Amino acid sequence: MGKSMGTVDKAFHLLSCFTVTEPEWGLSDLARRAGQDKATALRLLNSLMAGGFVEQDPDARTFRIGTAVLKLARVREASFPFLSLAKPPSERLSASIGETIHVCLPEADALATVHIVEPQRATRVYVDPSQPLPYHATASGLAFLAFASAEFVDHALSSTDFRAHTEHTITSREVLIDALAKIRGGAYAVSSSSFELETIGIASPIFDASGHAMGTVAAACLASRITPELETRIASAVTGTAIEITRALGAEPPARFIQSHRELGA
Amino acid sequence: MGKSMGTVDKAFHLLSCFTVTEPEWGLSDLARRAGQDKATALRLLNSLMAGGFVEQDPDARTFRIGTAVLKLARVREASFPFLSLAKPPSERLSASIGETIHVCLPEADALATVHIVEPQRATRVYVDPSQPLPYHATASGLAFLAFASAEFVDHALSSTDFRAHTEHTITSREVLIDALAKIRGGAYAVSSSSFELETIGIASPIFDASGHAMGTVAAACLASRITPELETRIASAVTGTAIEITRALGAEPPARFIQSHRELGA
DNA sequence: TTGATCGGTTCATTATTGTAACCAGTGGTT
DNA sequence: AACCACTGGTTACAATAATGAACCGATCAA
Repeated sequence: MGKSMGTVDKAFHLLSCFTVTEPEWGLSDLARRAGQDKATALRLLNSLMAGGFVEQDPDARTFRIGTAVLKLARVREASFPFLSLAKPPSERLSASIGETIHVCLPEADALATVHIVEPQRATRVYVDPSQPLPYHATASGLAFLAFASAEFVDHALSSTDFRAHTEHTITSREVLIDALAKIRGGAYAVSSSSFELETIGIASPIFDASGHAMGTVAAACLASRITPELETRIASAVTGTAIEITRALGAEPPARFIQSHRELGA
Repeated sequence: MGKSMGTVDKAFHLLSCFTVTEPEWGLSDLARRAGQDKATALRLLNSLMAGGFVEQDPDARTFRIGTAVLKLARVREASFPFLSLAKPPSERLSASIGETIHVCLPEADALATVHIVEPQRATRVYVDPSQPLPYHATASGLAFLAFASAEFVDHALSSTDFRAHTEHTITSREVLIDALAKIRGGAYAVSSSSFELETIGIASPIFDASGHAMGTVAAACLASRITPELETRIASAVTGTAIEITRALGAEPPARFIQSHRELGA
């Protein structure tokens, strides 16, 4: 990590090493991965264990995320319930534009879909709730990265594989960074058949109180239906819903974001 | 806090101040509550905010739990899914003894019911999933405290109100501490109409990898049905299920606990 | 005006931390 | 057996980062 960081930050850096794909670490492995000394890592882990944020397997001596996070997550959900706040606006959005809406939260190297609303309509896109959405290949991923913290983007970019899910997928870091800059100038991301053929995603970030993306709301549309005018109409509705959810969470989107949303409606 | 603690521990102490009943704190209030200097608390909060563990309301300048805990909780649930691991044993338990089973996790000053299984039986106890179970008045609460960490017990005892929910509720700290010691000598707690009249709770702790209680599993029985022999049979089944869930979570109950369970079966 | 809050900053003092070397144990090779 | 390359964990001391009383500017009440 080069620069000096506070010890608390280091502890969180350790925590961030535990992911869905690598939930358990031995001491040496973890210290190497986090770029920390074994002694340092162990001291931090002992504090984390005392707080219940990590546990140690009694036999294998491996470390894993502890139960304290469950408690805190319940406190957070009890006071600022993300899902129950995000659902009503998503349903209104789906009813208003007649397309499938999905809400996502970030995992280590992909987005996880946590809510889906399907419209009352014969033809509609099916979103698989169990499939992780890669950052480089989906509208949600692009919208999230465009408004995520610089550190998060660095980490996501360095751990993404740029796999081509279709012939339209962005497969190079440079192209992706350009795309993110463009998205940042507006308020939403579009992906035309870059993940599934015949589908167009239109996504916008939900912000936390620090002004960074903490999730996304997106419409998954049949490509055959989309015209430039319709895209703008949907984008306006999606960004409006993103603003609505962000405010319901007690946060406020950046002023530039609001401005871009207004220009869509005009 | 008197003695010196590591800075990471202080950061977690701050986090633990955020509860369901008090989810938002101003800087000065929080520093006072945590027994820390304002400057210290602010620096810790800044680190916590950088990690996403707390957020600050842009207007009110109050702090609250951030979204990072949701991410970690999802990692934990993806690798060691508590509910999906606890459900099957609970269902078997309910079927085997024919009583309502409920599984609880700790909140700040009460237990939260996170799963309920009702038996196929005309007469059974109804457990309200939204009602917090006070530590001093329920079998689950007693079982949890008896096997919780000393710090947790201290905190819980100092913040409990010892309210008498019925005429059988334990209402003094001394009696409670005695009861906990007795429970610790065995493997389960019984509460006879100490929370709801006509119901008897029989509860046992689920352990985390550090050997402390991280949750409970309990049977809520109609008092009129219970005999000493039946109580022992149910207690044996409940403690067995607690051991089963603990092991499914990748942890191991203390040897004394296992021994006490065996003696029940004999 | 005074005084008592609040959120946030400063800086000399002090305690924690990083570093590297060292244990003791384990499993595989020769 | 002897050796090697690991592992998890510990220790000493120099280097560094945390600490907290005092301080600032705002705000609010009397």
